[in-house]
Amino acid sequence: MTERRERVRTSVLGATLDLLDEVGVQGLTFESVAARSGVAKTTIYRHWPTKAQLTIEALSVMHEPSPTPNSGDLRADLRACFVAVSEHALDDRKARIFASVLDAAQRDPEYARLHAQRTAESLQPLRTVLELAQLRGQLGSDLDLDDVCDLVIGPVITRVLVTRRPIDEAFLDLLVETIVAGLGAPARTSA
Amino acid sequence: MTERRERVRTSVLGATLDLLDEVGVQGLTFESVAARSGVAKTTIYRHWPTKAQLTIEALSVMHEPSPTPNSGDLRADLRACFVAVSEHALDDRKARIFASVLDAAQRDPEYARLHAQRTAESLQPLRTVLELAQLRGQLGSDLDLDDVCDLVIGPVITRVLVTRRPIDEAFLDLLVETIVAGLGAPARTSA
DNA sequence: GAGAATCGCTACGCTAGCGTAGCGATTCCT
DNA sequence: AGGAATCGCTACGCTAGCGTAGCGATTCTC
Repeated sequence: MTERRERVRTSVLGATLDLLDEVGVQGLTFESVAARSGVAKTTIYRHWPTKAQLTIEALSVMHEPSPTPNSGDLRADLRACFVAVSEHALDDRKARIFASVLDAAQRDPEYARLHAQRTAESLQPLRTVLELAQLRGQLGSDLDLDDVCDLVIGPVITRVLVTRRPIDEAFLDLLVETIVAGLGAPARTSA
Repeated sequence: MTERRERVRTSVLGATLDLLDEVGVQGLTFESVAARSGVAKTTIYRHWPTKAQLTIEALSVMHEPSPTPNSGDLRADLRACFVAVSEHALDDRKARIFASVLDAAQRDPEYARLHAQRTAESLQPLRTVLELAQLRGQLGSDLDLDDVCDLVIGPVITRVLVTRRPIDEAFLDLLVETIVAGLGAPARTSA
């Protein structure tokens, strides 16, 4: 069952994630991954010829899709999405890694693609929740869901990444109620 | 008038900003700054003994405070803040640099302080706009303005940094109207 | 204009990390 | 069991970047 291969893969990708957390994408080196994982540097090169390949595979291992809430209650579903993003997609460790990938994505197209893909995947549940709400008529059918998506997830991402303050109940309440009240009532006048 | 000193300072900090844009905080080296600026490496060391000092001073040069809009019209003032953030505080170049500082801030306390300070300064106009709106009664007096601040600027920051899609009129409309409608009407029920 | 400060330049020695070659040892597959 | 694949290890040569010393040349200051 090629246990050896699996052991190598697990050790190396695990060490890579640790180091991505500690030193970021730019600070990651083959030497440090070898030292941390206990796997010989040459072996690592054999499996992952470039740092980008190693990083990308490690990140794909880290990624675990979260379920899509569908209670029918928009408030509850939104709240579930926010909690999922802040607790699973962007916990402390992942937030640090995310920041580093975000930095790399600004300059390297390869990381930009990776980042775009992972972001889209993480936001898929929210996206679906919004689509269903739109079908139910709880959201204006004229709304651009991409825009809405940025609008509702922006505060959470910013909170985790930029402000680095805890996402507590008060903030979630404020966010959910503002979104629902602001988007639900089609009181758009001065547009 | 110590013209020489000024020339050194300008060249070095300018080159530093260029390189921060191109290669980020971690990729910045004294050697590259020396080569780009035309100033001898030894001279750079004499002025800025550590990379952090050099980076911080360069960033402080880049920072220019934006005016605080105060037309009395909350919609217009918010809109002005968003445009200011997206066009001045976070144009393409500054967004790349910001991403890099954000990454560095996740691990190095020195950069974390710098980042917190710069962020607070950039958001000061918005903060003031919100405070005035609260005094005028256009915003609930029970609202935590820090939370509100994250709520309203989050979408803009995310759009610039994460989604990297243009902030067009449609998005600004959506954002402003949602905020005003959601925060203005105190229809908070299920909290 | 003279002394003091600053700058440019070369030349160091040192380390981290790169990416590869070679080869014995281990493990896999059947 | 035995050939094939994989892994660990050492040892390379090479480059980029570090941070400093020394000293002539330029520039500032008074």
